[in-house]
Amino acid sequence: MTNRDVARILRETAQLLEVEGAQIGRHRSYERAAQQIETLAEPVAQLVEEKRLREVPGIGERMEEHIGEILGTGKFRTHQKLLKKFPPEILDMLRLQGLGPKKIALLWKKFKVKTVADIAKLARDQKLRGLAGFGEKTEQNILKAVAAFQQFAGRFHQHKAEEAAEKLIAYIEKLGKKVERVTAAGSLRRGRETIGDLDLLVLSTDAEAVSRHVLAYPEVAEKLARGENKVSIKLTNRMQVDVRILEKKSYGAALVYFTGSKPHNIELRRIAREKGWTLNEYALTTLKSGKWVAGRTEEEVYKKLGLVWIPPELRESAGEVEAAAGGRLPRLVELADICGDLQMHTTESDGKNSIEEMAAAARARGYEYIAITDHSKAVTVANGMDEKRALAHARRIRQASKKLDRFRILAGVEVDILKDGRLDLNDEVLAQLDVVVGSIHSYMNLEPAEMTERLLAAIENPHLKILGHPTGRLLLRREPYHYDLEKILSACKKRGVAVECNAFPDRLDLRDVDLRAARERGVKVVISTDAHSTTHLPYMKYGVRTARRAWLNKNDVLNTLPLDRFLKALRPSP
DNA sequence: GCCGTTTTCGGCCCGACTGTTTTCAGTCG
Repeated sequence: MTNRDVARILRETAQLLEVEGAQIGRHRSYERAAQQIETLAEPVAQLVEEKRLREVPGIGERMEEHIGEILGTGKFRTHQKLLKKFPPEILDMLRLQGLGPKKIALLWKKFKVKTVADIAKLARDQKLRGLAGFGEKTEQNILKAVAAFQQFAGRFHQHKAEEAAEKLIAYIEKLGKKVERVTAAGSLRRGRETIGDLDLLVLSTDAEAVSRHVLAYPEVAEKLARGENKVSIKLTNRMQVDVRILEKKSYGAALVYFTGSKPHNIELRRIAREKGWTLNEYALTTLKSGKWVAGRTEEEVYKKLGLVWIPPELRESAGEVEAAAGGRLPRLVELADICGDLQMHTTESDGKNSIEEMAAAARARGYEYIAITDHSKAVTVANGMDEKRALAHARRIRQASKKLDRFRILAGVEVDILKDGRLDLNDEVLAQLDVVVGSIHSYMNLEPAEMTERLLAAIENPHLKILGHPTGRLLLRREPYHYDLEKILSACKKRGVAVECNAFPDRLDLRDVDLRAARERGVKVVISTDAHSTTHLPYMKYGVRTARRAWLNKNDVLNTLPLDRFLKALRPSP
């Protein structure tokens, strides 16, 4: 059981308790425990073993028992009991924007709603408006929320998909010598922001043994299909996985085929046709006699087609085939190019670790510098800083920095962009900071024209250096803000403001296509994790992947520069 | 269910927004 698994059970328990109307605050204990465990730097099982679990704030005697039960049995009785009391889809219903535990509980009591679809039907039939706290507008909002839910249903955040894939790959590799190689293909390999289902390719001579082994995987909820060299399963987390077992001779062709994207493959097949060949998942062969041409490795397949190997992130039929033919593929930025991380939080606002802890963790990743950017006062829920605290915090950051050799902690802030575009801290304070990231956290539903003006006004503030998570979207949850991105990018270019490629896997903001547009306009980019804990620093890889999907090379990303050059490349202070 | 005392039980992040009400409950972050 990973920390995330334990946290998920505790979090679901918290949500169900809230719907049940349990004693006020009890659910918060579960929520807090879930949060803590999710961000632990070491396996919770290890803490249990070393009897250190109780040292974690928010975990007391009972919670320790509960966690022990989850780790020991994989289950939690309170959780199971609650799931029996309420339909399992109640957790989905809670994800509908605008519906919380109270309203869900009322709907359950009154109408015995079992599914999201039930709720949608009641709203459509205008059956809800008589209910206490419900009106016409509520019904409309519910219908909107249901539409958003359905649009996102069945997709997973990239890090969740990657975690599931790595776990299953490790399990398959346990078969030993029978398995030569296991690779995740599909949209996960391309680094798409959300993943529908997993495609795993297994190089093995014993397909029978592999598929039997896969079906015995403890997390299989359902067998969907089983053929000679393919087995499809649904995992307990509702993710679908297709495992394909292949021979050496086909591995490269299969990797190309199953990595996709579909339009990319179509382009490749067209080229093969022009050359008198045909390309499928087994090989590149001649059309006439079916003679084998290539297929062992991806490089071999691409080469025969007159192309250099194309990085998976680019395989979206967005000009990459043409570029590969002309030898004009970019040299994409890599994780190893990153020298620093420019947005992160500490216990001063809503982060989990201290300045020193964040710095130590960043250093261990091989960085040269970071910026500590805690929230400003408008974000009250995150304990944002006012002017006085921001300055005191900056002093502490600089003191901490002085104690470190060959590593710099930059004093920064994630300052709120207020409704009218003003920044949430005064200029005198902002002028004293090294890195000012400006972000929106309120009034997210302004009319596009007003939102555009707001952002333009923020960019005009000479202290703003980086525009943080520029569109505010939350993947699978919230749509981006509506505004004129073109205008904002032009203004950023004009004023030397960098746009953020926020690497947090729920955000990935700017998204790939917009980031590419930014690059084409010559706008500077930084890739930052927005870490709220040392455990979030590794999310950098998702940001880099997104940047690669945007065709960014090292020179396009400011935080690939060593410290002195990075500081010079940022918007100059007035 | 946790925590910190007021040491044995009361409070639990809290302010803003929305849509419902007609003074506020529920939701969100």
